[in-house]
Amino acid sequence: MRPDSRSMRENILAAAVHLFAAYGYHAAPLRDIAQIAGIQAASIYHHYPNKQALLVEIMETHMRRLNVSLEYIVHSSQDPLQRLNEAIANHIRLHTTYKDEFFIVDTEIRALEGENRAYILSLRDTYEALMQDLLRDGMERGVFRLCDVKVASYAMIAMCTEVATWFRPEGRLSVEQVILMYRQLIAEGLLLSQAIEPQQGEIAQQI
Amino acid sequence: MRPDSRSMRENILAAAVHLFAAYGYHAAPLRDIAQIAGIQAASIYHHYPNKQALLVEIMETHMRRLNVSLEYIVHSSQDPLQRLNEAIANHIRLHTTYKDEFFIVDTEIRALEGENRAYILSLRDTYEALMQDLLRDGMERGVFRLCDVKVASYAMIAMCTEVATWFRPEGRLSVEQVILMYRQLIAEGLLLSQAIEPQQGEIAQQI
DNA sequence: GTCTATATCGGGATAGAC
DNA sequence: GTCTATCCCGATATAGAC
Repeated sequence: MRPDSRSMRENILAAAVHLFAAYGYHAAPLRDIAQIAGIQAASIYHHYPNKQALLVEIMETHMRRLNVSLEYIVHSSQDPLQRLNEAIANHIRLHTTYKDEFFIVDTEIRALEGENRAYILSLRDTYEALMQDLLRDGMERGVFRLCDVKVASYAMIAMCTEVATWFRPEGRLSVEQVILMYRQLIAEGLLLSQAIEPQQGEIAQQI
Repeated sequence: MRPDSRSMRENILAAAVHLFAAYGYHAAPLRDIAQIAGIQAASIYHHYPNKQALLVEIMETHMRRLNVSLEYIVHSSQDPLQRLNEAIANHIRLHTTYKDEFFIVDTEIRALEGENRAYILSLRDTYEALMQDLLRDGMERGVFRLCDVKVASYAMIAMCTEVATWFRPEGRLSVEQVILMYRQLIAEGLLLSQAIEPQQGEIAQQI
């Protein structure tokens, strides 16, 4: 999408995304955002009431995007492992596609003023709850190991989110390769199964 | 440690840690830091050359702490799994003990000016390299599954680091409980292995 | 819808007394 | 080593013309 094929409102938001991600919300001057969008700082106020509104719109849009996609995945499959794999892929795809946007979501919660913070946090809570339902269901159906659902969801979300901080589209690995690696790490862990194999003796004894 | 049992220099740094973590580096006024430390803003300049120096000292101190402790662990054990477990425990213990400090390290890299950024990033690179050596060694010795060392280290570090954002000392789980959970997640993953599925009794023991 | 001009404020940093 | 007073700048936001 070329700059002039978007509305000025979208241009401004895109510039804000770029600068908030690069310098942080407080360190990104409205003048610089305006410059990238090709207008004067004062003109921003025709499209947005204030700087904070830019931040809220970025966060809201992308947290909703995340929630909608995860809801779809949960509804479109019944198999716990398939759901998990789709959830991982979806999380990583969105976080690499909207790298800057999710980096802002991840690092600028503190910059949200008043009610905005509670609102965005509620969207994040919704996402975590969906993921926790997915994990709990898989445990109850004997597909996942029994473990603390909250902790497992935090760990999984954290590692997948962080991909956005190091992933480069021109880099050594494609998004799909990264997804496969994370699926395996999350499902099977680091340990070579042989290393757990000594336990098979115990199994044989039990059986 | 009571405030008046520390030097003013330490008081100022502690106040900076508190406010940088709560509001972010740019949003934390030097005047507020001074107020918590019990002096006037101008007096800070007797102890530190500028605001940036506070940030650099916080980050440097704690990245060095992390590196020194991981180096010790790597040297004090030869067993890959034991090394991994110690590294996980060390990372989580430091990140929960110095919660605010590591939260700052994790979110304010962008606020570092000039050479400071490269310097702190080099300390972080050292830590990642140590962790990657640990993982690579474990793979070569057939204890860990063969997988991308960099990706595995990023994933592991990210999930352990993020504990600092949700952990509460008065919360439901103790640090040592969290460490056990993360060790298991990292080593074995979420999936209940079919091979060890019959071990219902043993799984119940682990919880 | 965008501009120029400007109000207003808060922040980091400095000067110099004590 | 800490204070008061102040400089100076950059930032958000507003007013009003075009």
